[in-house]
Amino acid sequence: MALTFFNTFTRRKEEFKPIIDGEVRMYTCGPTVYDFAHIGNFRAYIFEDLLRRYLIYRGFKVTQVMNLTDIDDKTIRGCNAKGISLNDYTAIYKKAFFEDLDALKIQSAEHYPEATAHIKEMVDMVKILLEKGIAYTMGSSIYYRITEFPNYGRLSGMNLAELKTGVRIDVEEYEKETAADFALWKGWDESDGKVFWETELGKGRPGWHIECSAMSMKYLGQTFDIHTGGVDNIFPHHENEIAQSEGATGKRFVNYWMHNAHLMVEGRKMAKSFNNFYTLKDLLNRGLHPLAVRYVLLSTHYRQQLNFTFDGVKAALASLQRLWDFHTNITDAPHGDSGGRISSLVREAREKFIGGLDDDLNVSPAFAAVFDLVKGANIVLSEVGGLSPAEKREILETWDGFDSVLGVIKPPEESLIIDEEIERLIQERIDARKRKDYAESDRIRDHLSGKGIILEDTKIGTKWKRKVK
RNA sequence: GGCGGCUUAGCCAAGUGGUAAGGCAGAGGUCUGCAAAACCUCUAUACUCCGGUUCGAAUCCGGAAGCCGCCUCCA
Repeated sequence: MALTFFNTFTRRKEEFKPIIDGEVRMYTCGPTVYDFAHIGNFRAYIFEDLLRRYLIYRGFKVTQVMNLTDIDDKTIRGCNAKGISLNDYTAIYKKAFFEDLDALKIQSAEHYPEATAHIKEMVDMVKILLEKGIAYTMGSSIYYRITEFPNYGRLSGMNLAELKTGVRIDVEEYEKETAADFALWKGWDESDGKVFWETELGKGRPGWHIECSAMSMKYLGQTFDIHTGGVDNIFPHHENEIAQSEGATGKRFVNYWMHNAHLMVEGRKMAKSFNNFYTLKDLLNRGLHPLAVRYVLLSTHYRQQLNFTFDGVKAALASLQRLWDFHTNITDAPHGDSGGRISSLVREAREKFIGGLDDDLNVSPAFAAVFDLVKGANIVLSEVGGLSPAEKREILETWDGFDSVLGVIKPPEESLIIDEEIERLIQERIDARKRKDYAESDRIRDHLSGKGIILEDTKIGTKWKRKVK
């Protein structure tokens, strides 16, 4: 089967064909840095990470752009409320954002453009839209005239005439030609405080949508392969991006639009008023393992609404422990030979893994393939008693490949480090067991357990692992 | 009001016409000094409900209920 993605634009699964053979250029919606990102945001970033990693696994050269929205109503409000500069204000959240990406093992994109560093590109684009008569000036602001873009509403399936008007009436509404016209450039007013740019368009700041059009085209070209984001962005944000970009260039903007569903927390939509609103740090402060959080966010198909629960994270950690144990058990397996059984297991697992993910990133069959390999190889191991070096390599290389996509199935490195004191105690216990002094050996085992070290007496000797919370 | 999505075991979650993947939890067993890990066995006559199409439906069609989302700056 060929690699297939569900394209929001056509509302169906389509075979993925990049513009340039073997290369993918994609724009993935990033954070607005006005606050710490919450787990709903991270669901989107994890989905984008899975997409990126799988494309690489499939041999594509990926150029990914993730924007940092550091100029909008909320960042302006935030910095003015604190009485600090916009840059000082957003710097806090940019830094936190990258720390969180690290914790969740989200791979870095090639570019993280900041809106404030691309004012010129946005101004240039607005000028083109003005020249073409697609944009118009009203007061000190500039708006996009959507009646000039016949395809407006195509992505979201919105019919302009049917839009419920007056749902959220903006104060500036009255000065637009049509209620659905949106701002490309916002003239300065007092509420903006010190935040403004003096440009050919006047004193003010860009509208929200224009940054994504300007920055994506700067780094990826006028037409690129994939654009992603949360479902809430379909309308109006992505709809407006299409209108701006295609209005300016006259060319198709994006070939494949992909959107992730939202998540709920403990069965309810996540909202501050429900007291179920969590940043990643909130979760880590509760002692949750970051990789268990990653597993939970990763293991439900991206277009399926996900119900995030603390029980789910707990279950996820148990699953991960099994996968991590498998990795070390294979690494440490004694010598033996299955006579070809491993090769067929590995081949079947790979086929199932790829078959699942090729189908619009369906991770469930992919994880099933991983667990099938665990089960199958464990059976071989218990029946044959060992693996040949070639078999070990086969499994571990396949595992590395799977992990390059999933990013959770290898034991975290910090869990493989041990200090001398612990090492000494483990040796003392081994000696005690040799003397059949089980009272002493159990005492040491309990003591180590209290320190978070779990011991296992196996055929090839005593093994230890770090207890994960 | 308009548009869209979801409902599968205690929990999570695949499966979109041929008789229910996978994970977690639970019960019993093998192994072990005891454990742990691993393995074995068991755990949905059944997929929200009611109709219909079909030789055959969790899967298609119609209806109902519940939950969720978008409808101008929220992933």
